[in-house]
Amino acid sequence: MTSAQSHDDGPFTGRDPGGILAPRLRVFEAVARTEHITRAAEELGLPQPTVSRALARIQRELGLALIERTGRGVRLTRAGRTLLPYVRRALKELAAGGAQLTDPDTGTVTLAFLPTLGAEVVPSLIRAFRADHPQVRFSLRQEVWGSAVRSLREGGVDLALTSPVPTERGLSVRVLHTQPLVLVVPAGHPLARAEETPISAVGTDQLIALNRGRGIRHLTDGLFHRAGLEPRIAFETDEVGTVRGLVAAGLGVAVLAARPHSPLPGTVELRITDPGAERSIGVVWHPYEGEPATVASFRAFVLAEGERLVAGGLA
Amino acid sequence: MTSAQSHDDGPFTGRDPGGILAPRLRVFEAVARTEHITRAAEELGLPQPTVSRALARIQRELGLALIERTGRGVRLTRAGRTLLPYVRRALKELAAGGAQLTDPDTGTVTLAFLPTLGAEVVPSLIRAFRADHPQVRFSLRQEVWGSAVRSLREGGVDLALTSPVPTERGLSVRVLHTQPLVLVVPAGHPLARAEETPISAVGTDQLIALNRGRGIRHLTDGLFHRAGLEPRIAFETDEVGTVRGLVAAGLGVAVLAARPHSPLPGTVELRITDPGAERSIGVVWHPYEGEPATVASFRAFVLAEGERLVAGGLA
DNA sequence: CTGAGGTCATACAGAACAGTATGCGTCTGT
DNA sequence: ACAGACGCATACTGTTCTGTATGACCTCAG
Repeated sequence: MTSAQSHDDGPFTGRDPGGILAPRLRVFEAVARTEHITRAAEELGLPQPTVSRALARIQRELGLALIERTGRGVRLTRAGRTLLPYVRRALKELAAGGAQLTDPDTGTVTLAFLPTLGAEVVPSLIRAFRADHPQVRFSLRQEVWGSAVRSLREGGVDLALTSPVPTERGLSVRVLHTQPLVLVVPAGHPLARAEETPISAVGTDQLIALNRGRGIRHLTDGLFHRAGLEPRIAFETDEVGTVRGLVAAGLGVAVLAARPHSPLPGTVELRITDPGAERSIGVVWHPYEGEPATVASFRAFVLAEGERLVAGGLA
Repeated sequence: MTSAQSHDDGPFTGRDPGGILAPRLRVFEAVARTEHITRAAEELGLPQPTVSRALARIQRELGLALIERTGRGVRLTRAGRTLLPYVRRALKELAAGGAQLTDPDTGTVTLAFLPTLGAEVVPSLIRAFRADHPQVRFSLRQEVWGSAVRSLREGGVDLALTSPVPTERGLSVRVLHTQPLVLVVPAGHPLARAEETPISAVGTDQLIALNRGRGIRHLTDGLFHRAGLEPRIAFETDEVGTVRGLVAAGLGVAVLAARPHSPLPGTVELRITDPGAERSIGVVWHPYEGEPATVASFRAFVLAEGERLVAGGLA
């Protein structure tokens, strides 16, 4: 690995991170390795006096002699020899950290996604992406709507597949798929023969809802609010399966996205006719200057392929 | 651990090595940890604008945004959050390296010593020293005279217990013990009844010698040379025990240091009367500015206690 | 032993950086 | 809603550092 690099400053991100984050370490390492100030300077792309002085400064500040002159060359002192492996390991860490950020093939992508998407959509996305980028690692976090948005804002995740797509300013979004919201009623319910219904038809039925923080709950609350209704919530739970079970048991009705393939036996799903009674699933990210290459690469892939995969996975 | 430190420059060695070797890393770490530029600056003992600009510079050079403004504070971006653990590990390495050099209790001392001293003297020295400094680690190298001196010059070892003490300029020495050289002859040898002898008495006897590079061989060669004689070397070996065995077997005579306690059965030892027929065992080191505290501490101990221990161990 | 070549350190001019003061945007309490 | 406080960024001046040229010292060959 020749690390000779000229010191141009373009806005490209591929430069040596150790040299930027810790220039003194790199100087010391080069001198220690070559035991030759002039050669080290050439390798670093710096004039020889700069290296000479930089080293003198380090030693003065540390109060330790790391190299010493020997004839017409230099040699590491014992102290320098002792320090060298630590410096090497430190530079190695920085190089690894830099690779995470700049190398589109070795980074890690942290992805938050809806519980619903964990079974099929996310595995398909990742499998397809890794076919081209096998070194990229993923940190996957199944998170509900509220916490996914918070994680995005706080920098906890790179990308979120969530629903509904948040409207906060500062977050970029792209809708990949839209599902109609349905009213889930037990088989014997008065509305069970209809195909669609306004939310107002719920009347005095008890509502079985997901806990706050879930996207569907957020949408449900908005739906009732816009209709001027106050939902009468009998149960709150975290599991969509539980909700359907409670509805089947005749304990109330629920607002959900249509169940893939068909409704749970013992339940009927009616499309809700109110405007905006839909659930948009989208990808959300927090845009900023100079984002890791890996993240940009994966996001581009999601934007290109996600629509198809999400629609297929939720069919 | 409060790391607030003023930026005085004294010649003392106890300063934070991470901050000296990699100031940018420390700035980034402090800002990342506090997510607050002003507080990070206070902690680092720097003015706030300095930290602000240093960070801006790092980001510009990396081409990556590591922090971003959020309201009236700052927050790490994903890239910053990704980089942080690497930077932390790098700083940890540097701190460990610095501790090796500046903390008299955690360093490592590399000690070269004569094979003769490995059985008793070196273990006693180290046991006694570690009673007061239990954290200090030792790297022990059994080396003969020639290579010990070379290691010292090249920075391979901190300290050498060797013999004879070298006279090279650039190396500091202190004699700890002096043993007379003896001529070892087989029991039936014409000289076996004498107590002492000049080296010239060897006459035409074959000599059994240690290999070149051994201190005793160096002394033996010198002894013959000063007497104007050419040694007639029949065997060369690396083991003092082998030399004595060959002498006992009547295959020649040898110049050695007196055997502890008593001569090997079947051999007789006669003190050599030539001037300078002695072997000085001493401690040797390569002095330089700003040596690791641990090394200085151990050497001081050796200088204080070594004379007694070496004399005792070779009695 | 002397001269030529090689290597690191120092001198001086110019660029980059640090320190002080201040501006601009944001949050909080009344 | 508005005043005050808070917090990061920028402007200006003095110091430090970088880069070019040169000096001092060592090594090696003849």
